[in-house]
Amino acid sequence: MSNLHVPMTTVQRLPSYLQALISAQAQRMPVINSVEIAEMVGTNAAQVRKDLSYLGEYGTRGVGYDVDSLIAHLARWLGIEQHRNVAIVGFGRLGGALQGYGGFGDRGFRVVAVFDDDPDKIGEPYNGCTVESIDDIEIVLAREKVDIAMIAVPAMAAQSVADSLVAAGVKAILNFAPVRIEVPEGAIARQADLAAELQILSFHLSSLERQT
Amino acid sequence: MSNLHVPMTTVQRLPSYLQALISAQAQRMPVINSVEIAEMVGTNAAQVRKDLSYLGEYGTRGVGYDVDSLIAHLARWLGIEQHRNVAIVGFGRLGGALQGYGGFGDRGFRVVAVFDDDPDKIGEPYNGCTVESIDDIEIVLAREKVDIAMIAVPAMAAQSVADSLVAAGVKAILNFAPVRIEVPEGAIARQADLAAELQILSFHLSSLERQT
DNA sequence: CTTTGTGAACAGATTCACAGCG
DNA sequence: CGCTGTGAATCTGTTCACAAAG
Repeated sequence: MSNLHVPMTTVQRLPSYLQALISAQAQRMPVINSVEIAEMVGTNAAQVRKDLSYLGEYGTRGVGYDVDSLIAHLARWLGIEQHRNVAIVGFGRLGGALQGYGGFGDRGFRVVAVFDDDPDKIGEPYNGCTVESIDDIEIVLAREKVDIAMIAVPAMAAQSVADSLVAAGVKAILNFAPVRIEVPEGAIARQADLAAELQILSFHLSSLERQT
Repeated sequence: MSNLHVPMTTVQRLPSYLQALISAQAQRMPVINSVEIAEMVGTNAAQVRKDLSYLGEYGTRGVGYDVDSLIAHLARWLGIEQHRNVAIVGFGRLGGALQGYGGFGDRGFRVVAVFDDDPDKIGEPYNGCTVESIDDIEIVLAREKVDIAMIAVPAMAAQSVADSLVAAGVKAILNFAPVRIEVPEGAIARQADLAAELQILSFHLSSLERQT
């Protein structure tokens, strides 16, 4: 019963459900049930059913979920029925890797613009898109109809880049710099701090070491 | 009151507290209080105090927290008093970027080994470490005293790489491949699926678009 | 007879509000 | 007094268990 309130925790699990369904589709399964989905993503069936029920009634009682149709519904909820255009700001090691990373294309995203402030890099064509000057950000973002940006610049520059992006109308930002960036109401930013992920793992290692 | 049970949600916030404290230290603040920390990381003071209280009584009532000593305590809980050695499996675009990424060194980690299965890459020295054959994983991990590994191989290969890592004694894995990997009891794996992060942002964009 | 969808029970995390301590 | 540390209250998310539906 699509009561216009999907919990954040549910949203975070939707991509994994979509992955599971695509894998089921690849195995030519026409129908899948909540137990099978749960196994594939490492949860329990009740969680899967509750999560999906926030989006609507997409299953058939006694049968399960039609794989193709559930994929379509999830893709629609995730806003990737059509590809979304993403931009990368910062063409250093990480930005370059993100640009070259093949894993976005078949997950609903297309990298259409890359920015840097280093004159040596600007104008260089890589993998079908040219590195643009960060000064042209407003024009290029509008021209390329970018709706998501990834920030891969040093921590010091991240907030000011975020401000430019928001000013240029970008409403969603994935920030790889290890600082919290502020965005105004109406825009969303997510933090992707790789070193923090390692620290969390390290905490668990320490726990293991401690209990000996 | 260090009652041997730190909630997962708290653990996930510890890296951001540490970052905030380091930034306070850089500004020569000798003492900081929960309100200031909360502002820096974007939470509220009660949350900060509760989180820190799971680790111990590190503050002084009426005063706040001594920056240097709290940094030391957090670093200890996060297991990064001494650097931890990490390995990267998969020297493609992403693996290469992780290897070259400068952001790990001052967060407590040292990349000491890189593996790939492509004979053309093996033996090449990059940035002070040589690409090793994935067949030598057990020997090299032991020699380099690796305790955390990052998986940056194609989805298909991720689980088998994880199995080798665990067999070689690695207890913590950060997996960048877009599949859930299984590790036995006693080891920990975290998922770092970049496309999933974009999908979560895209969901929010769709919500915004929907309510118009 | 099977599996969904969902209220109700439960568990866990956040926030409140104040006692306790420097 | 000021700020921490923490029980108690609240809120949010998860799990249970079953009625509803094919």
